[in-house]
Amino acid sequence: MKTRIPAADYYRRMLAVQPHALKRLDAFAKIMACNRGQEIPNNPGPAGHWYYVITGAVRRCAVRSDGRRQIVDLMLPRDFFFVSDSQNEATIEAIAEETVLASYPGQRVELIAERDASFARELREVAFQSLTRSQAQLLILGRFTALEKVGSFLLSLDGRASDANGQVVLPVSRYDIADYLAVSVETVCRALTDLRHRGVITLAGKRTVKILNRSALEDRMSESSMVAGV
Amino acid sequence: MKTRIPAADYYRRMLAVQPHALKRLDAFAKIMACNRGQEIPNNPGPAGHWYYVITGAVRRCAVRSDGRRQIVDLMLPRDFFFVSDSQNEATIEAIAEETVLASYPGQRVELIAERDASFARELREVAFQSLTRSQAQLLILGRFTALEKVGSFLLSLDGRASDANGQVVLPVSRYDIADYLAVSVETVCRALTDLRHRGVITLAGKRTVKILNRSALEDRMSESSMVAGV
DNA sequence: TCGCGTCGTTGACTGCAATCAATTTCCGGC
DNA sequence: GCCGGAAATTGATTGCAGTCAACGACGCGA
Repeated sequence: MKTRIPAADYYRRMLAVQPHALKRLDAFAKIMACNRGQEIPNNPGPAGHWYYVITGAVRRCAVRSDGRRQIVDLMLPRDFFFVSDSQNEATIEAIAEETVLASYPGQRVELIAERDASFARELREVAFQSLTRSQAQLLILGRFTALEKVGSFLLSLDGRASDANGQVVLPVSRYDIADYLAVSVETVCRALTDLRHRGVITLAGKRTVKILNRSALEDRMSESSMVAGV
Repeated sequence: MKTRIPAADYYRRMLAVQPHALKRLDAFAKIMACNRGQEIPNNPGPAGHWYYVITGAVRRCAVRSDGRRQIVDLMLPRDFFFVSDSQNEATIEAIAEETVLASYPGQRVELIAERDASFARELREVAFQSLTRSQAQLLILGRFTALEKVGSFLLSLDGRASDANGQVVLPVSRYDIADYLAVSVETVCRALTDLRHRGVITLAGKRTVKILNRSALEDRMSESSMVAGV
């Protein structure tokens, strides 16, 4: 819990929010540094809060009374997300050390949107992208086998968060992967081991995956046939 | 295929789009009558198309190469939805006879949003509601048992589409329910039979469900314990 | 340095739901 | 009415992934 996090100004320089018109937000950013497991409160004003992930990772998590969790959204650097109290009992938590967010009061955002139509349009696009991602995840949860789930997760990370060498650094624990894909931790492990034995990936440390045979991975996602031989 | 559908003007009178500012859309509504199974093309202009369901039901459906389907969104009367070509290979189809939609060209909608901030805000709210529903569905697909899935489906229909007597008229076939909940048709049947035997529901015809013991149903959704006795 | 706790991995067994198969019910057309 | 096909239901069996259990790896603090 003693990870030292650099000053807010350091991160403010990293803002450079992606879509053009949304850059107007930069001026109002309030930088938040969160430790692992820290909850982002949804205590906000009536208009909710917008957030932008600078570093780390954040989960939106639904918990059942028996303790079973489902991560319904996983936010990585350069993602926007919106939190309102109307959002049913989902909790929002930082899940990586050194998670840094920019936050924007919802009322302020509404005010800008009211005056700037292209800003409003980009907000709308953010919402639709979230919706599309969420619906893609519905297909994965509903109709993918455990192996396919893990494979598609690696591919999506490769698109969102791969380093220079084509290695994917898993931003989250096995437990979080399991809760995101709606399988057990053990199943995530077994799937990774399986892919490793087939020569599709290698593990460089627990948290770093190198994809050796991308097309094999992609094929498994579009087909659902699981040919034994690699 | 010969269901006779009344003239467009008949349905135009039923429009009365719910949110206040969105009523501006009524003037541009183009009424579409669809037969069962008919695909709503996503051929649209660059800005996509908005739709509003007047009667019937519509599904947004992702299909895998092996034929396994997942309904990622189910639209019922008084629902808005948006279709763009960027939306990955999802197909959109009417699934009830006499499905009637109002459609609005995306460019026209954008134009109104550009000039009318409260209209734009309501569009945004529609998008967030869709997102929230989709994320709730992620929890259901990921962490609910088959029985719980069917139970929560009945409850949500009861909220969205129940008639005067508290009876729920299923707007879709068992196959669609199965594809929506990511279970097999047989499992849907067994779950309904099970609930019937427990005295939680009765079936008045294949498509009409009466909920006898709502609290039993709700308890099963929040807990995940499945006590044998009713 | 040694514990201690969390994370990660592997194995053995179990259970829920998928699949395969057979029948019945419903509904529209002739 | 009768017939044909789709929808719905029930039963028997199989298989994938969950659960339970044990152990190894790693990091952190005393």
